[in-house]
Amino acid sequence: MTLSQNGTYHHGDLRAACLRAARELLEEDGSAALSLRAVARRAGVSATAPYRHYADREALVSAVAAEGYRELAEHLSADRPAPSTPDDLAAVAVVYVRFALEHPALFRAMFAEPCDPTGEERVAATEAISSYVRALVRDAFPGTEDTDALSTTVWALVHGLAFLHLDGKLDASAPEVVAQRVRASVFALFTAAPALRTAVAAD
Amino acid sequence: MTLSQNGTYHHGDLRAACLRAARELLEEDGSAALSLRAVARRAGVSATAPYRHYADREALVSAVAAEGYRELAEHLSADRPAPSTPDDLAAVAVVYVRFALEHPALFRAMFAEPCDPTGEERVAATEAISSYVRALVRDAFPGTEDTDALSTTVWALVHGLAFLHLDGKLDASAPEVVAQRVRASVFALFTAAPALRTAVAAD
DNA sequence: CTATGATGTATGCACCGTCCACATGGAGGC
DNA sequence: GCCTCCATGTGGACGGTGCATACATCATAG
Repeated sequence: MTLSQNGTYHHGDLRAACLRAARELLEEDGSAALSLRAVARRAGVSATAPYRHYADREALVSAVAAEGYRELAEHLSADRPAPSTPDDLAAVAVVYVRFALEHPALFRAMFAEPCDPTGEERVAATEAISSYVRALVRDAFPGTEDTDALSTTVWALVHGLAFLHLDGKLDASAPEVVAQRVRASVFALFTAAPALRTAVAAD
Repeated sequence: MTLSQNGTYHHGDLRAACLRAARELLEEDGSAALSLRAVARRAGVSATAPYRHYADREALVSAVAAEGYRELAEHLSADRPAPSTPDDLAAVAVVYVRFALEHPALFRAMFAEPCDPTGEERVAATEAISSYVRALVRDAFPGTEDTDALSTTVWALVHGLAFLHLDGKLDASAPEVVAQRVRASVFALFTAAPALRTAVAAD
């Protein structure tokens, strides 16, 4: 009967300790290192103790992902509290991609897992990001008729940039190069082939 | 000494058999089901036999991913052999996203794995897609000065749309709804907030 | 016809997720 | 103040996994 870290049989706040340990393992050695047993070891607790707080491994990963969503949302809004210009939009996009590159395993856990939509904690956190983007787009594009569609476009663009960098499809060795590319891509939303506008408008 | 599937000690073409089995497992039960042992079982061979052809699990997954890249490239170019208009671009985008939704686990294996850039098979396959997009953008946007930057933007947008649908961030229950949203997003590249163009141009 | 190297087998180890029976001890009713 | 209940943690077991190692088979080159 090994005693828990703090010398008592009961840990005190194992739920939070697991979350923290999981997060650390993820950041240190990637998602492969994120095992329930490793989490338990790091929390100084028996292998099966975490099951009192998380139904299974996926539940724990999901909790970590939800935390990641919250942090991402914070980063975004912290950088530009009241974004309303195209430059703000580009800056927020840069923050989004940088977050992905600075927390690759966490970002993958947030998006690249099979992840059923039943995790209400995750759904709420996602909604926060989604609505932030929508508000940003509304302010930056006052004349747009379909804000939702454009928000989707913007989110997808930035999200895609994040993943392509993360997967090495785009060079991500120098942060400033990445930032510049992200800004250029966002601005390309407005400068792309003026000739085409008429072709589309005629549709 | 169990005999291999075809009754002989040596399998004949275990390399290809492993690839096929891996692909099947991936499509049937997702990436969690893709274990080397399961692959070996399906190929009717001992658990360690695949190691003669693949250094480790990751090497096998990487081979499957490379196959996925080739198939995706085929799908794209098969749908529009000589794409050159905005409509072609939108159609290709729809094919890209549909491929992701019809082969979710494969698509994830292609992009969502840690994946070092050292797999030359993968690099080549990626390059094929990348250059296809570049050519498409060049033809569809004859007046563009920086084709590479715009290609990046287009790929990122479409790729992001694929992932957001895959992760349930965008409703993907009805294929036609998805297709419509993808088309709208691509077209949004040209119709977004004309007023902003001047603001950016002044930069 | 034989030796050799490519291919497949058998075995074992460490680790994993998860189920189960059981131990502990803090909090609330008597 | 004591005692009981139950949330929380322990320990052991089972079947699965990736992978290293030693050995078996057999097609083919000399």
